Amino acid sequence: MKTRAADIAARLAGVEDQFVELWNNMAGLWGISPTMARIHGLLYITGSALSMDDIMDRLAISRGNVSMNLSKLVEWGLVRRVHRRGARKEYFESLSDVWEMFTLVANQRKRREIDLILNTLRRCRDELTPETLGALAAAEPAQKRFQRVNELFKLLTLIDSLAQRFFESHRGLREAVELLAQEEDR
Amino acid sequence: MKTRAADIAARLAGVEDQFVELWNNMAGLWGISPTMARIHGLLYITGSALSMDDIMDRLAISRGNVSMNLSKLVEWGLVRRVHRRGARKEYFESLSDVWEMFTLVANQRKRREIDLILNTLRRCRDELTPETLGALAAAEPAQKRFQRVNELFKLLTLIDSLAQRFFESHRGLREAVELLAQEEDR
DNA sequence: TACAATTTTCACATCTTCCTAAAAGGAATA
DNA sequence: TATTCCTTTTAGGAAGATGTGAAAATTGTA
Repeated sequence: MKTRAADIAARLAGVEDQFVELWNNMAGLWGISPTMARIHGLLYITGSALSMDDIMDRLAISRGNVSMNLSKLVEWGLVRRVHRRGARKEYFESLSDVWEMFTLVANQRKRREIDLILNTLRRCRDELTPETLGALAAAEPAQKRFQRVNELFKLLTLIDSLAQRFFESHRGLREAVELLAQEEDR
Repeated sequence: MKTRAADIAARLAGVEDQFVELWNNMAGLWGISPTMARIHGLLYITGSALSMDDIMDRLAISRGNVSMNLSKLVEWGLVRRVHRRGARKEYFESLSDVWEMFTLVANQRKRREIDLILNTLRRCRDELTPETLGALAAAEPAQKRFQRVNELFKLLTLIDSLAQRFFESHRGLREAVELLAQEEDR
């Protein structure tokens, strides 16, 4: 009986490792560093509040590294600090709602990346208008460039405004997905 | 008059540089290398077919590097080779439709990343079922892990099937965006 | 076929990013 | 306030990703 319990524990650990490895590979997709992803993966899959030491041991990562990445995770809102009464150590716990996690990550990327892009595009576009460029804005090369920048700008603006609406909260995401899924059925 | 024309050319070059720099920064978002992105940026914004030498000169990148990255761009379908009659050199030209570009990139990422993820998740899930784990699968730790993996699996499966539908062609993307935009108006 | 023009490949160099270990900093207890 | 426990910061180093240049391969031309 004892061996069976130990066996189970080992198997669970195995699954957890696979999962952490998976998160590790997804890091690029989420736009976060692999270690940050692994830590979050561990917290998500175990579903419990872990201390820095727990994480260090489990993932073989140095203290400093764990500390830095946990701060970022907290900053992003994917993980929150948990204080246990009677204990000095801090513990950390992942969000459990996958929709919410998804929304948070999407929003971070939007703010950090999309908004910058839109500003630059706007600037590029303005430098190609007749006001800035004078009569020669009508010449073919300037026209073509203006069009291309503008196309992109329109697409990203559209996507951005949708994101604003649907990533505001994780309910928004749910709605959007359901809407599209419905459409698919038709 | 001559100076004005030169001035215009310089300004256009300036805008192009900004744009290339922007693309460079977007590389992470697209999941491609910065140089690959810059090359594509240049091809997109100029809207003309350029030779390897043109690109080398303009972006100050070595021949080998340009060659490798152009191959990838062609492989991805973002750029196509153009043969000019009477010239031995190959020229390269970017897709011009932003929707199509977007769709291509999204599909690449999906195939290269999402599909792998789904497989791993499926495997993890199967290792947590009563069939594999025996009676102890009912115990709290196994249950919790199963649930978490399963939540994720469901979400990603849903997103994946939508992607399949809507990223099949760039028309699909248009439809989806229009659908969501409509909804927004209500 | 030989030659010239062009592209691709690849070993090596460079750069960036990430990680570690150790020291400094901060908070709870006595 | 001193001590202990824990976390954060940081300087430097390792690992991985990217870029280079020149040789090899390929393609077109005479």
